[in-house]
Amino acid sequence: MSHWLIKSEPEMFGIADLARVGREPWNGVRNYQARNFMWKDMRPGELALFYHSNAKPSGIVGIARVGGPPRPDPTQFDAASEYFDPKASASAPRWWLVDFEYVATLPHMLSLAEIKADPTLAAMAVCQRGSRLSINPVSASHFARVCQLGGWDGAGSQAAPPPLVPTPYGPL
DNA sequence: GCCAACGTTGGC
DNA sequence: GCCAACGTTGGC
Repeated sequence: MSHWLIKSEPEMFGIADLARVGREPWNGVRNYQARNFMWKDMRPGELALFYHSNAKPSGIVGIARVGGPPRPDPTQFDAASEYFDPKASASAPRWWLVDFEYVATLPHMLSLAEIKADPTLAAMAVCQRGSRLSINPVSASHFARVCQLGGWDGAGSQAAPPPLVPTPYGPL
């Protein structure tokens, strides 16, 4: 099981929005490294830290779960979308997404300052200077420490991940 | 609003 | 393939 961190601006789509809708396609990611994490590395059932960027304060606010296998981001085909990509086609999608499901809101959000102040978390990519990647892998120990400091003890009670479902787009 | 860091684009 | 220019991210 891998662990992840996903960033979102709360004014665009925050943890409260995920809690309200329950499940959200993570569209609009237009960075190849972040895409590759969703396309090739994430597995349904894996957990992600939900990070608010450009927020007051920025920090980790909740937990989400990978809700299914990757699929082409439909917004790349939509000429009316701000995420439209004229170089993408249905036969050769360029951008992929997974859905994320709401799991929890941390009882205590971890501000960036708190993350940096914790010796065991200071190495996390999200608090390195100039870190812009919107999806990051997170070590199991960092994940557990964030949950501990955030006052969330539900990691052990998560259901086992569902079996992988083949997609029409080839091996994951 | 400022600016550092980073990724992408495009000329050559 | 190099690299300068440009656009974007995101903390402060």
